Amino acid sequence: MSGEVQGIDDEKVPAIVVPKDEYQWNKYGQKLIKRIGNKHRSYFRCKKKDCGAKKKVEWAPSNPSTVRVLYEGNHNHQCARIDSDEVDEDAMIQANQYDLATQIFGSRN
DNA sequence: CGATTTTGACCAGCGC
DNA sequence: GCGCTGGTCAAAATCG
Repeated sequence: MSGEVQGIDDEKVPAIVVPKDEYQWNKYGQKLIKRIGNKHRSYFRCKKKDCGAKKKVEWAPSNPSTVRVLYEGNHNHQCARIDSDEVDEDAMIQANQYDLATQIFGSRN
């Protein structure tokens, strides 16, 4: 997990703020998407082998300060619910918002 | 040591 | 036909 602080300085949001959810993901790629304002999209995959669930994190095209999380596929294992100490209430709430945005934005622009 | 993360390159599909 | 983008994989490096 790289002890690298993902740019948590003031509020410049240099890197994408990945919210914590009930599942664990491993980043397998990062690409710069020009469609969202020359920002970079983060690709996450479920850590489980039997799990084909995938997650993509990108900035909202209209909300450069908001992160949109797209969930693809479904999990074959139970939710690896992280300890409450690991999950931030804010992150969880945000994750929920992202999920909602995903459905709304699901129709693309 | 094991685990995880990061970057680059390659490929494919599509548009004009 | 060419260019461009998006998506995934591999390897390497680093952390606890």
